Amino acid sequence: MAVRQQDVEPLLTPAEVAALFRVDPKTVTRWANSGKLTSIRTLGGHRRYLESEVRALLDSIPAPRSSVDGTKG
Amino acid sequence: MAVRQQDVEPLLTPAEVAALFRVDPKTVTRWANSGKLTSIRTLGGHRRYLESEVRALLDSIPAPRSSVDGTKG
DNA sequence: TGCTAGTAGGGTAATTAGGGAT
DNA sequence: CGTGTCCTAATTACCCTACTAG
Repeated sequence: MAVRQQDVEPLLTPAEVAALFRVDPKTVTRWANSGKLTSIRTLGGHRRYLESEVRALLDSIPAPRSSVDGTKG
Repeated sequence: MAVRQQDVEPLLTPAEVAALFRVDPKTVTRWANSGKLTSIRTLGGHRRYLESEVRALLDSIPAPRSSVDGTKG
């Protein structure tokens, strides 16, 4: 095997992204169609998403206040 | 004269192409059978793919601009 | 030659795309 | 407006076995 996997961009399937956001894969597709999410298409037309992109969006999660924090719901 | 390695077309194995597209090697084989991908066969019947061809297809990846970005097309 | 990993080939279930109505 | 769900067609993933690659 011609080892060469360094420049490979980690990709995620619609189902994986949907699981990360706790939404339906269809919703992820909508995000891609809206240009809100970068999507790569397979030769068959299926979409693949950049893990780095998704991770970055998930990083937008606000700081988890668990204790000392008068901010009650 | 020895064979000049630089004149050789870089080839990728089904597994490598599959990893680049985040699909199964069998799917890549389907693409080759469908004529969607240029495939070279080894003397044993195994397929090899042109790195340039695959790279070109992956080049379709747009830059994931999430926010502040003046380079708007 | 013997060995391990990858690949080819066929068949079937699961996932995905696209549109529509809520 | 955004999301989840239904339906149909297409694409993809996984199963197995035999052969190739190194």
